[in-house]
Amino acid sequence: MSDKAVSGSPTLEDVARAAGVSRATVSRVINGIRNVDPAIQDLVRRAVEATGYVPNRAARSLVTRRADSIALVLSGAGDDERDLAPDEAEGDVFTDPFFGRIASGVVGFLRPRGMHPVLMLADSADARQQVLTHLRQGHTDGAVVVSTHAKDPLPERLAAARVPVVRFARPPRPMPVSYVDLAHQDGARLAADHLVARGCRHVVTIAGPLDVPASQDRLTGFRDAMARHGHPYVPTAEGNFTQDSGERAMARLLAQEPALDGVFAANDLMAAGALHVLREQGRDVPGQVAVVGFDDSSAARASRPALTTVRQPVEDMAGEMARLLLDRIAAPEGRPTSVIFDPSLVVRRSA
Amino acid sequence: MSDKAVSGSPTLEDVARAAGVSRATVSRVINGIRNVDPAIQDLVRRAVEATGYVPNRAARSLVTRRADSIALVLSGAGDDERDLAPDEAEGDVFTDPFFGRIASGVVGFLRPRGMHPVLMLADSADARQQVLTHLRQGHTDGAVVVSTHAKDPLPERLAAARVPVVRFARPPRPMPVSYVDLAHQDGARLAADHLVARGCRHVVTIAGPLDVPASQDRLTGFRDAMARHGHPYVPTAEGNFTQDSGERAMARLLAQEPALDGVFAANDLMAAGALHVLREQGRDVPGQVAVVGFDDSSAARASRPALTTVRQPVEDMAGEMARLLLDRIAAPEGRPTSVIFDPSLVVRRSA
DNA sequence: ACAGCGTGGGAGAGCGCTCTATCCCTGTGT
DNA sequence: ACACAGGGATAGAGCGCTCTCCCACGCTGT
Repeated sequence: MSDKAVSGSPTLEDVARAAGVSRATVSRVINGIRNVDPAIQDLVRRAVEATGYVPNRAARSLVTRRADSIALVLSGAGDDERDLAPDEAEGDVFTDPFFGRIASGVVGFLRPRGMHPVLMLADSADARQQVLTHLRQGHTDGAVVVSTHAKDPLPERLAAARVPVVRFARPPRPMPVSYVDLAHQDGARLAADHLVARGCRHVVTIAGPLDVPASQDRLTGFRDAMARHGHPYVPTAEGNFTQDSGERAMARLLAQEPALDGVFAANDLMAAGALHVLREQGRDVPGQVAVVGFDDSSAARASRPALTTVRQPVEDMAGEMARLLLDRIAAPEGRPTSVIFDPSLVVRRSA
Repeated sequence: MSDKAVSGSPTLEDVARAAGVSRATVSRVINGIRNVDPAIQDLVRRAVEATGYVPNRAARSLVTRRADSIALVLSGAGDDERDLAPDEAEGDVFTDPFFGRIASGVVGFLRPRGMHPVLMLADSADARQQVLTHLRQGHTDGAVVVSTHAKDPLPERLAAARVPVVRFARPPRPMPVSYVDLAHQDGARLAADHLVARGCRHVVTIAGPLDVPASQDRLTGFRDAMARHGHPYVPTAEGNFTQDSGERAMARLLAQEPALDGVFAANDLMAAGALHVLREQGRDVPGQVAVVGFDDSSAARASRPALTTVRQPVEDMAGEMARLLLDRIAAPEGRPTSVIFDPSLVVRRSA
């Protein structure tokens, strides 16, 4: 304990001195590489213990040129760039149950590997520029990007800056970037099959915003499946994935098709809104009307009756994003990859 | 453009050469300090532009001994350390709407300052150790900690390791650490006053887990206020902040006090559960029973009828946490501070 | 005219780590 | 006995940046 301890924590040098070996040897032991005499390994480990040594990340990053951490970027048009009611502003992105599941999946994958994501929000031109700068500064080695809106320029810019990127969901325009996605059309088909099997004859659907590829896929998948079942026309109303928009869409559809007995909503939030309107109108669910949602989010369990829904394994998908990103960082010149997950039907009370 | 561009991005040296000045001068311009001739500032800025220079964070951190980023730590007993149903496991922390609001507040404060939080989950002994190590490695300059469970050892350990910390909520045991909190008792009083003013005579309450200080405060605050209104006894059932537990508690209270006409739940999720049970039992809300929640989370707007609730300004509180932390990092030897926020009543349909 | 001073700029020493080149030392083959 | 191989350890050169001196220059005051 006669060390100088001038200021701050012990360095590699201190450990080396304590163990009576060189810096390089300590470094090797710590990084667990190359042949080091087991006896000396022990010696070093004891010295690390004794000095309370903790490696300095900045110093390591400086020479390895790796940050050993990645960014989780939530991107999309910002409040100022969309036409939103003021009360939908700000917290929106984070309040969406979707975000929690993404975060959970990413963290779940990263944590066993001793990594933690840096959380970035890119909801304005300024913010996007900032994210770009940050990434280029090497604070993180790459980014997992979730774009909430269709024509978000960030992923392309990042790719152009040669920052390793993995997207959630297929890009609206083809571009050389890795992504994970769901077989949305298959999911919609599961919903259609279930409704038809239950005997529904007048089925309607609440679609998501049609500039989002996933919404498109769910809608066409549903229509195609219904057509195969002999129902070529499906009354449709468009929402924007919020509960309110689901309520409005449901009201419109009820006016248009009073005899409806089945509803497929492109996400659970809109389905929950539909549930409320149906109850207010005195329609029993599932007695008179069957309702199927999409996502299997927390809203599906929370609503009454609990929602039958198409499960999207968001956590797994997010974990896979992280995995793909790490692969890409390890081998930056590989081809972009995509992984498509299969949806499944979760049957609860509503249908 | 006749630079070597050997590998990687341009360095300060490159910019200096391009501008015909020294490294030190470029550094001064970039960090905007000291008196540099405006003409030369321009020269340098042009050179930065031309070379596409981006500062290297690792190098900077190495010498400044600052990471210029902070951690957002979600801590608490993990799935393996509590007695939870398996289906409550894993995503739990992130799925809680609370988390989104915290993240939103922290990011909202940090972003204008060019910072981004590192997201860490500490839900097991291992994970806590990892978080500790990470923080000590200097990857972040401090941590904002949200402990979801009462006797979480992490904040104390961090403080012991001399890592700057700001907590969400008053610590269960007194300890020298900064925190932000809500005047829970005042909030509960708002709820009591409102219910009594509406004419409720048989009021019950669904409490949160009683080992959490906030739950205690809300319960005692509510009881005290009711006592002042001449209702010394308030039937109480304990839940654990989940919707399911709220349903179970409501069922118990209905059995115990069939004539009840007012319910105060310690959070919105449990209030939403209560709403479901009340409807199933044929009680009209707000006609026969008034229900007040707590938090003003997204669940309060989403439920039907929409919940009257005690608003907790979580985003503001989270932003304040970040502010306190940054202050503390700038002046590590200051005294711990605490900031208590005032709740407010948001009246909607349920009461 | 000269000391004194303030201001703008440069030189150079590190920050703590990794990694290549190098050396030493022991064991083997002839 | 000696060359040689090869594993095990070290020395030392940076990685890109900040920051403390220190110098040069022009202005003021006497």
